[in-house]
Amino acid sequence: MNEKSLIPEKFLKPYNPEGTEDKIYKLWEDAGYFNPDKLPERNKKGEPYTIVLPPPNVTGTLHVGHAAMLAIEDIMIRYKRMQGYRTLWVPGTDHAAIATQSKVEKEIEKKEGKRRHELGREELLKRVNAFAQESHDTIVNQVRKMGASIDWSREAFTLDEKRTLAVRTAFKTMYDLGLIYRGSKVINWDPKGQTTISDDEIVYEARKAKLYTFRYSKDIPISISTTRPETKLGDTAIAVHPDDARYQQFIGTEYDAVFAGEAIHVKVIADTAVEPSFGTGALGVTPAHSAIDWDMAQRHDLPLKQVIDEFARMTVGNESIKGKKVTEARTAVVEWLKAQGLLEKEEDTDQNVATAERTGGIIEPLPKLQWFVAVNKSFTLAHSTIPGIASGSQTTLKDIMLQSVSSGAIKIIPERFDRVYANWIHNLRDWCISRQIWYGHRIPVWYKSDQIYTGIEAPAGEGWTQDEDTLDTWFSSGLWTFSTLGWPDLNAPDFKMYHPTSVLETGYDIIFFWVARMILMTGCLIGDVPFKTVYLHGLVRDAKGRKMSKSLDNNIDPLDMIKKYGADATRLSLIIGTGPGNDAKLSEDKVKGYKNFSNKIWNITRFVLSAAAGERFGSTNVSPVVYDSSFTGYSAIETEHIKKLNDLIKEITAEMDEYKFYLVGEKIYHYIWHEFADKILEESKPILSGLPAQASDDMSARISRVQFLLHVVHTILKLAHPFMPYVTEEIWQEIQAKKSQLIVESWPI
RNA sequence: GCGCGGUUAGCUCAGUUGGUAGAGCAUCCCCUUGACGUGGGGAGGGUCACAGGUUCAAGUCCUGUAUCGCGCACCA
Repeated sequence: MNEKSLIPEKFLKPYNPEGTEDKIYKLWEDAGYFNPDKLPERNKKGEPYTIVLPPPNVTGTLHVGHAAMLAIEDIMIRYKRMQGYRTLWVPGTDHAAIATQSKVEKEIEKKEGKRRHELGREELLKRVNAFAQESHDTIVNQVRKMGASIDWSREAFTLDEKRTLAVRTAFKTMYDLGLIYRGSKVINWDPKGQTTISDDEIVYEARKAKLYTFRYSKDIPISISTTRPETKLGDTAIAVHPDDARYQQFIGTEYDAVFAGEAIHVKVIADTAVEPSFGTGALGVTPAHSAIDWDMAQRHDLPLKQVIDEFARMTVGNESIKGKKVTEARTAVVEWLKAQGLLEKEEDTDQNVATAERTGGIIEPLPKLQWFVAVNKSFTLAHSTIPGIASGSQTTLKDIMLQSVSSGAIKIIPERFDRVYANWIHNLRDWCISRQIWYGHRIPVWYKSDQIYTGIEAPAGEGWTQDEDTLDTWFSSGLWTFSTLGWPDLNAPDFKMYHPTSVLETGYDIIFFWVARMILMTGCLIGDVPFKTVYLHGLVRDAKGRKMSKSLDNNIDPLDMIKKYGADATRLSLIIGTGPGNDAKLSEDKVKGYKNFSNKIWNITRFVLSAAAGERFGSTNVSPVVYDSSFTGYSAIETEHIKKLNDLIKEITAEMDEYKFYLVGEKIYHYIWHEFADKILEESKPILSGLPAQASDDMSARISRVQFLLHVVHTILKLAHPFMPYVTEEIWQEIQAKKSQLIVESWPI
């Protein structure tokens, strides 16, 4: 290369992502191509193709899993955009109620030593909102850095004004259908977070525990076993299996005793839920502190007796028990049993302790008045396009959830998650949606003496007070595919054009939390499915296959990777070698490898441009060759190469349609490096320089070769663009003399 | 307890409807002063977890086993 080179100077140095990416992103944004309303005519006339971004929680920063999600969705969107679809990708963030509030609370407690009730609702919300705003800004910046071609003009937040209207409308509609109800039952109470949580927000931890076998008193002839003796102060029955010969004679008998300072009255009942082979085959029934026992109490009309409060402290018992934490009370009850000579056995056992996902608090089942979504209740679905559920027919939310997938209206990738999904629904119980926290959508219900009002706005008149509780964050994210598109206005242009969405791309770990809830909400409120395809990605783990975590200090920050190796390399490293539904391993070396690849494309371009500029034509003085897409004078071998490339295009187009991005990425890599660079460019050198092996003056052979190389470069830039948008666009801008943008070029066929 | 997934080269993983085992990285050897400090060529390395079965033919289909991981339920 010399100073008279005709090729752009930037190609004389290695590809520099840092100096390129922001500039290119701005180029796309200024052209407006992220917004479907500003796409070229070809796209505007095309079929809509919609993805809503799974809104990241405003709890801090994005991790490498988010980066993988963004890479996959951007590949889908860019591919479809190039194919001429009217593509819309909607960005947004999730307020993540408990997660966000508990994070801010922890910080305040650490820094100022204050608890939320000392601050009050208003002040706490002020702090949480400030934190959420900060997180939001960080997240938006990260999404942009990844190269996401997402429509910022349609950005949404699960707690903004429009989404609030959607949430209230949904609540009111479901309330009127009888699907949302207020009821008293045993729920999962998190004493640490001071709120209820749903069944899905529980994480079970395997621990060792003691199983105690004892009698309530010497006068009661039946022994029972439990790992939680302190709850036995609240027992109101002893349950045995109806066929258990050992206990037949006692069924129906009632006993009184004073147990650890508390007078109890128990009745012996027969219930098939009892497993005769466990322990003594007799079970102490504690309706107030066990969901299973509560169900049993309903069947046998047993009284409810609460002995533990919201702070997991005993409310009854002798002086060494009352007022104590449950763990201390447990020891005290065991001591008492020993002293009374009632303890018969003490064995080690494995136990799964229920803990709250967000706070780590040990769940205490408590009876409480809460709001629920009834999943088994029959109702009339006025309008339905879900196959198998007719408009105006009777159905249940469970049916809607099952039918949407089993009918094939929603396709889950990989398919095996169909069964996981169905299995979960079969076990589903009513969804507890009220939370005793402050950050979130306040329940749109108002009370005045014994009147209840549900609506979008507060009722007219004096003296109404709104329900203190907020909604489960998944209630609002369940509406995400349509609350972002203008619903509840059924005539909103976006709603009409883009719903149902095309693909939901998300992690398999939130299939229950989110995917199932979206299907429930959409079926119930719109009578349709929220999306046609669900693409589930796996977890991104470290090079050794471990989960990334703070304690292991093995987190890979996507922003670091982008800074060091570029967004394109980061994206490829998260795509290649990772199939849907499978966990992926990531190491810095992998990212580095793909940075080399970005540079390889850069250098290929440099080589081809120097050839086109005539710089490789030996001493012959020729004018530069300009790419002519209608050129036909290819040699036999060039025609053969083009045929092979066209075969590759067919192959990878089919694989793109099957969501096999990991395969396509690898094939593009392989073709560019090991076919085009290693074979074709090497083979071109003697032709271009007119070495003795070639007819030394065959200018037409040289020109045809340059045309051929330019053709391949144009094609591979298009193919690689969805995967590596920055470097491909940067090169495109040079070789096309800034006449067009690759982002809206046609996908080759 | 019910269910799902993995087990293929040193490592990470592909392997489409059954038809002679593949890629990247790593290792070793050689080459390379004009596209590429990130280059090229080549080599070694696999009883496809194990045992049966179906088939002309099995990494691929069937049955079972082992092992690792995951989900759900139970958890008195």
